[in-house]
Amino acid sequence: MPERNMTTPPTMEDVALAAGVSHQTVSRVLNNHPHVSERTKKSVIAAIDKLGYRRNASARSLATRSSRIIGAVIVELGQYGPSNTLLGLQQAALEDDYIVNVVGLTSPGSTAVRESLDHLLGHPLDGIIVVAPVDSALDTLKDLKLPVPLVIIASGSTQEPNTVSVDQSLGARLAVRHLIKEGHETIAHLSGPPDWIDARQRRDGWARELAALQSAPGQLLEGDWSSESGYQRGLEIDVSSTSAIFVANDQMALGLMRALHERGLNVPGDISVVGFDDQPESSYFYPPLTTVRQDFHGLGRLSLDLLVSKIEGQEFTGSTLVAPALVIRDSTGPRPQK
Amino acid sequence: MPERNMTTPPTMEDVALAAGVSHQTVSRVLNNHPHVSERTKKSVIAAIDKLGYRRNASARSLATRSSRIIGAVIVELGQYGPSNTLLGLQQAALEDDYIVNVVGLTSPGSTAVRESLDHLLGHPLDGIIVVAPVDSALDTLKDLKLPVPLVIIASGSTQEPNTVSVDQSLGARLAVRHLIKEGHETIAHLSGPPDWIDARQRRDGWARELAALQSAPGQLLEGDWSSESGYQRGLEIDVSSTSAIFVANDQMALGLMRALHERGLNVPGDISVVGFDDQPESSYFYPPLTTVRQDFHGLGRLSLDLLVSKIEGQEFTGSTLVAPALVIRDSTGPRPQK
DNA sequence: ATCAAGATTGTGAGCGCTAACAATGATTTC
DNA sequence: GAAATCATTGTTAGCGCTCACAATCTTGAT
Repeated sequence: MPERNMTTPPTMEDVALAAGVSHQTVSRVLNNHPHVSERTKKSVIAAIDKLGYRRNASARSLATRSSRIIGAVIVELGQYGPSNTLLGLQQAALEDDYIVNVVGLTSPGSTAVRESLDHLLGHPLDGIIVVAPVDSALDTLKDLKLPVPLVIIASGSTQEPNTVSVDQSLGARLAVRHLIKEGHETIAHLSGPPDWIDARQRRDGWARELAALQSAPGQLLEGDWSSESGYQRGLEIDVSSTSAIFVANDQMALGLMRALHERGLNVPGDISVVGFDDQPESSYFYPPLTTVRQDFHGLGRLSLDLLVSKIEGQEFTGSTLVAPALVIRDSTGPRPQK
Repeated sequence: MPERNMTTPPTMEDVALAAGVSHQTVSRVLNNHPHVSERTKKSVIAAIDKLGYRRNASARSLATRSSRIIGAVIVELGQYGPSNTLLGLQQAALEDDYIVNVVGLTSPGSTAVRESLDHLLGHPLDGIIVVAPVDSALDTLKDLKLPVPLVIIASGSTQEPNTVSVDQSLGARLAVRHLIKEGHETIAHLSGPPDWIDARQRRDGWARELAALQSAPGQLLEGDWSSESGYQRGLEIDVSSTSAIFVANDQMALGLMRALHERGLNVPGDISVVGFDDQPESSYFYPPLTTVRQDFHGLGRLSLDLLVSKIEGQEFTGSTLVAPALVIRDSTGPRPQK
């Protein structure tokens, strides 16, 4: 006959009883405290195994005032970049023995961010990471008083405190520089929505690099990140004066290239295309896409490292700006001679 | 001068003091209990606002034995399908006032699953959802005694209890049926790794539908889900006897089509291709890909609904099998006349 | 043998909340 | 006007853990 009521999981007291020690000794074993004799440690562990005991995390968290849970608000969680940022963040968290509570947002607006923070804060958390890709979200966060440390993943090159980001502007400049080197003179840009910080950063990088290289700015088109919008712009774009296009992400580049094909244009024979992101599929586009690789995984890790250092009250040394890299494939080539 | 030590957040007692009531009355207000007068309710709320009070989730969870947190183990979190499953799951969770604790796995093996469950169980959880795409993971879960309800997302058409899935076999049959209808006679299949349950289900669906339609089975090739492997198989495949290929996912189909292009073959002029998944990019592939759409989002929601009904001890009525749908685009066409 | 120092264990309180019960006051009913 | 009823509030006891402290038991040096 069972010694205890089995409707509820065993407690530390049950283990103590089974091992013939006090609950505190069980706690010491579990927390690897010094000054516990081998003999009692063994018997405690045996009792734990026998009862299938696990510490009650809520009780622990109440007593220690720490849950080892961090919250993450991820915009566009279903997309390649965000999901891989989350993955990197989560893996780094596991290494530090934290676990990640995630809220995905489909709209990046201010209210949505505020609401998800509210949801998150209804649960035990040691810190929060928020992806703030648009201005309104970023502004919301700036004047928000949170009871736990916060790290922002903002896609800018600004060195704000508590913020990590990929250097979008640098990525754009790398892309433009490459095209110039290939002899292109008029380089168009298909940008993302201008309220997205990274869209602006890429556009500005494009414009600035052109200016720096004494090259006249090309056409500026605007999409909404989707392949569909890339396709539409691809149907519209005036190719008479343009020999290269820098596109703000790979998905739009895909749509754009399909439109160009349909117009009977050859990439890169007639027109060169550079993307941004480097999704795994991009190297199998037709043609394989020259693009700017963002290390989303690394960005996620970085955000977590920064957050953990804040939680644990340490100084964070290290850059909070991740450098992207140009990946040259077959969608770019020398400027065609007309 | 402050009335209380500000190093620690205000407690229910602090609010009670400020509102001139007992802590229990504060609790009543917070939990919407009946029999609280409007007057005191107002003053309590005022005190809450003034102090910026939030309930301590750990204490609450300890007292109620419920955290309203559910754990999710997601394999290949960085991919389109899994990340959208997570998104659906998470959104449904929010509606039921749960929050999702996620662990992403890059390898789907048995040990990895066991380890992540262990991590998860070190935290307060009301239930767990696990993606078990390979046999070893599924087997591990079957004989595992967990302290909380479990729902498995397994990619089979098996009607196991506590399991939700997309009907992979049906999807494959839809694809094959379409190709047959277009007049194709020898239909090859590029499958995923055979230890993945959905890879096998798709392969079996392909074989069975061919058999059902009295058609001879075509070549069977094997990839690893990656575009690269699709590309390689595309370079190798014998096209003399094959006019259509059913590919087990869109990424491989992308690689395959690029290889076919490089071999000077036209899709669908010379050869038809059907994919599986329907990623957003697929309709902008060159050519737009005919494929089988899986409702990952819906799958995630379903898994959560099932889990919540188990947590709350209700009967779950409703199917646990999600039907996929064929999306016809331009990569398939009538069998070419030789 | 004796005592201090260290190792090992136990005791009590408290983390902040909810649940059960008790107590009070207001209102109704005969 | 007394008893019964109901609405409203307070009191007490946990939930299962960790922390600070106290108690005991070893040692080895004197």
